[in-house]
Amino acid sequence: MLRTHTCNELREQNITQRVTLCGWISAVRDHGGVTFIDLRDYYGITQVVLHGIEPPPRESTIQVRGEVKARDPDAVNDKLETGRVELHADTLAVLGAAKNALPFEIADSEKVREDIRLKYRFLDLRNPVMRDRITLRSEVIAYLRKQMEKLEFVEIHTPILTASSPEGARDYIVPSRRHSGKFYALPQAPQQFKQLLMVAGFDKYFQIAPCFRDEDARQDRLPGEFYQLDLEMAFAEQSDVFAVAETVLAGLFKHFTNKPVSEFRLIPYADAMLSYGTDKPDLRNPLIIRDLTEFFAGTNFSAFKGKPVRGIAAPTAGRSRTFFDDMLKFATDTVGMKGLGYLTLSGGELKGPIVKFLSPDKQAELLNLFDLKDGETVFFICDRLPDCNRFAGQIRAALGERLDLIDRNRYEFCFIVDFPMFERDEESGRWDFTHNPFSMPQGEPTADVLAYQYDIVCNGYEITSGAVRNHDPEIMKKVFAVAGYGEDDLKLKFGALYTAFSYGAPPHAGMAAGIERLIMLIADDENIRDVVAFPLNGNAQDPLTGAPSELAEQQLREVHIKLR
RNA sequence: GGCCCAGUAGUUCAGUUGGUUAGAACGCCAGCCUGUCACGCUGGAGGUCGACGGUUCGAGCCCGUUCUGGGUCGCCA
Repeated sequence: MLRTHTCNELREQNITQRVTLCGWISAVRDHGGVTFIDLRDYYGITQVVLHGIEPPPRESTIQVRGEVKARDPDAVNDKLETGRVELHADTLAVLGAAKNALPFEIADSEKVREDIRLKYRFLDLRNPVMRDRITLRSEVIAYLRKQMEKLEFVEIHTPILTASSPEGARDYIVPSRRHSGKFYALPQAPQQFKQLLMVAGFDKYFQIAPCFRDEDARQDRLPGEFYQLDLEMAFAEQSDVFAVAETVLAGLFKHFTNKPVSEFRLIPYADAMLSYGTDKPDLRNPLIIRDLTEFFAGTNFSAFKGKPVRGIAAPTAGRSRTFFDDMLKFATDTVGMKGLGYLTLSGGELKGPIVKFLSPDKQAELLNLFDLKDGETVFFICDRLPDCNRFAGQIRAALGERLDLIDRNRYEFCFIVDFPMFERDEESGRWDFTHNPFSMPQGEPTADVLAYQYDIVCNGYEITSGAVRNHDPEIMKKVFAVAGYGEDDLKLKFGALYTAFSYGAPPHAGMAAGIERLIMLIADDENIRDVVAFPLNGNAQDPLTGAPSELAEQQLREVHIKLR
């Protein structure tokens, strides 16, 4: 037996016992005649006392044997759960020696450049903060699985080696050895398979599903691969999915955090784009964008007249000139706006460069429109659509941030509903699917029809995406026709689904929630890679294993690939 | 792929207007210390200032190219 206890197990009742501990040397305090070691394992830390024994370098693994003794009352360490006792070791065996210079300090690993952390991820993960995040991930997944099972969902694994899907993200592809010139693709999502399971008669499906997308990373988007809580329900409509989502997600956040969890508000996509300038609003930010297009249509201000205009009222009392200069710089440099106008109500009077373009009547109308208080400023955003909304959204977010209006101690959820089915591609002028071609349109398929398609947003992060699916081959044909595809295209691209739907498909609906984003929100962490044990870096490489790597000539020949 | 920011010791960073031998903290090495808990004290080692080229009497600092990292837009059904 290598150890009798873990490093977070010894308490006062173990005093006088002879025990054996194993662990990593976290810290060494050498006082000449006596040496203290913080011995760390997955569970915690125990202080080991050595007399006349020289310990190996820090972060070596050792085994120590000796007697558990009480600490003097004035030597108790309340920071440790084992802090009332210590192990007086008479033997020490080195199990795994460590080099005496580490690439970085374990306790400070979070501040180290991510490349170096990832190259030595096995050291990074020794940091208890990182260990706890990975453990939290395990607990979150276990919780989700338990809740889904409680709601009578059945977990079904779908293929990893599948066919390339023509829509959506870039696929990761796998060459076939048996079939020269042909390729598998890794799934971007189990989308088609879960719909086929509905046709097959399964009623409530779920899966903690790996998804693969060959797209560039973001602060909240993992490169390469990520996991989703994927679910689908037969004979269900939007409200049925929402009921499950709210039960499971609200329950999740309430179970793992102490922060208040909001109701799940319903916000139509069009309203979100106007009021928040984004389809993933952070509702902790109290600022609301207002449409001032009509207001300025009634003025002689030629810069704004006849163009889309948005306004945001924000409390700026006590802010210096620098604040406004910085906002203008942010608007022009970072956001890419042409300018940022603003008017401040001070001493009952509107002040600012553009005030001269507004008649007394219009000034009163503006005050009334915003119910403007003294010390508040209205910021004006004017550009062509859809940029105008996006810009206003970025200004709203920046104002919330810089004016410290965001309460970070709560979770604000909402459903964004009624996404448009199609959007016009600026360059080609063609109508294409906004989100995915499988969603059910809310009526006769025309270019401007809405879809039964929805996202769940929490604190500005899109955490789930879903839809009522289109299970009717006739409606599918019409939908694809709007995007310029014929029945042949439909059969070619989604043959399996199209065929399946002509053998008795149930109406069905579902969604998928990004596991890492959920954990990131629960852990209150801004870096999504922190909640993955071995993530790829921002350039989709693994500095630890060297992936992606070159192949031997023989391997390439077997899969019929010749490199240029 | 576009744009913005950064690259100085093992790590995190400072470095004034271009001017002598490039600094700090942590880590590392040596010595001292029997009650510390991120122990302390004394001393020491450690740098092609990402790379290449240019301007200059002189470059960590200015210019150009390039590489690497971060952010952002494109992209992400």
